Amino acid sequence: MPELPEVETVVRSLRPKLVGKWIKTVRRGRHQLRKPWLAQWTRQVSDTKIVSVERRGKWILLKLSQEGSHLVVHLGMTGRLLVCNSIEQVLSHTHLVFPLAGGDEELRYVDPRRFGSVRLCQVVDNHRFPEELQLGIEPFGKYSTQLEERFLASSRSLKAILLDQSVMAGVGNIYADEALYRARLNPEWRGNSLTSKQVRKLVSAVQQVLQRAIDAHGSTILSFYYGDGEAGGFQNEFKVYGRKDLPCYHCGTPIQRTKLGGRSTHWCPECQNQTNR
DNA sequence: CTGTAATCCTGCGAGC
DNA sequence: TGCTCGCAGGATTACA
Repeated sequence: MPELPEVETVVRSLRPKLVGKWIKTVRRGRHQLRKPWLAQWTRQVSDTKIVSVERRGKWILLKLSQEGSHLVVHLGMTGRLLVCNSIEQVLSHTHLVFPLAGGDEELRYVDPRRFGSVRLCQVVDNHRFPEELQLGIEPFGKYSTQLEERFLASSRSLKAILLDQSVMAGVGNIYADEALYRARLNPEWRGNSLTSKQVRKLVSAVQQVLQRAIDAHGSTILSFYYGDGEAGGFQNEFKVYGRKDLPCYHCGTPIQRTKLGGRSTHWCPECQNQTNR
C-alpha cells in the first residue's frame, strides 16, 4: 500500500503526537509480523522516550532516547500506525500497542496482511537499520551522477529500475507508472537505452510526482489513512494508474495495462513510445 | 547479470 | 444473498 508519499504523510502526522512522549511498555498480539522478534524486545523499548520520527525510503524510524536505539517500521502493503486514546476501539489485526506515559494515549500498529515489520534496531556503522545499507538515495536529494550512471549502466527495464529500492528509495508501483508517463518514457525501455537528458527528465518526473502526492497527503485506493482516519487525495490525479482502457488525457489512446517487473504496469502506448530523443 | 513466478497474508469487488 | 476468482500500494527467494 504505502509508497514514499504515504509514508511521509504518516510520519508528518505522527511526529507532533509522538516526539517527546515516553513509551511505557509494549503489548503484542498473537501473530508474528514479517520479521522475527528480537530477544528482550519488550524490555528494551519500555520506559524510553521517542526523540524523533523520521522517514527513510518507505521506512519509518522512531529514534529512542536510549543511545543508538530505533524502532524501525515498514508498513508493507496494509500497515498502519495510529495514535489513539486507550478507550478507542481496537481495530482487528492490531498487532502491537505501545501505551504512552502522561495520558491515555497509545501508539498502535495495525496490519491485516502482516507484510509489514516492526523491529528494534541499534545503529551500526552509521546505519540505523540493516536494510539501510542497501538503500538507494532519497529522491529529493541533489541530482546525482552516480544515480544517472546506475540507469545508464543497466539493461533492466525502466520500471524495474524504479522499483529497485537500492537505486532510489521510496518509489513503488503507482508512482513508478505515474513518473514514467509524465516523463513520456516507456516502462519497457532499458536503462542503457536512455540518454543522460532522458534520465534527468525521469528523475525530475519522479521528484515532481512524489512532491505533488505528498502535498495531496498521499493516495488512498483501498485502505490508506493517516492521522485520525483522513484519506489521501492524489488518487484523483492519477494519469495512468488504474486507468486501463480509459483514454489518455493527452492523446485519447486507451491506457494499456500489462505485467512488468512482476507488477501491473500502466502506460500510454502513444505518448510513451517516441523513441527519438 | 536478466526476468519470472511463487511466497508471505487478508479483504474487496466482479462475475456468476 | 453467497460463492469463487483474481487482484492488491511490498519485498524476498528460488530458479531458468
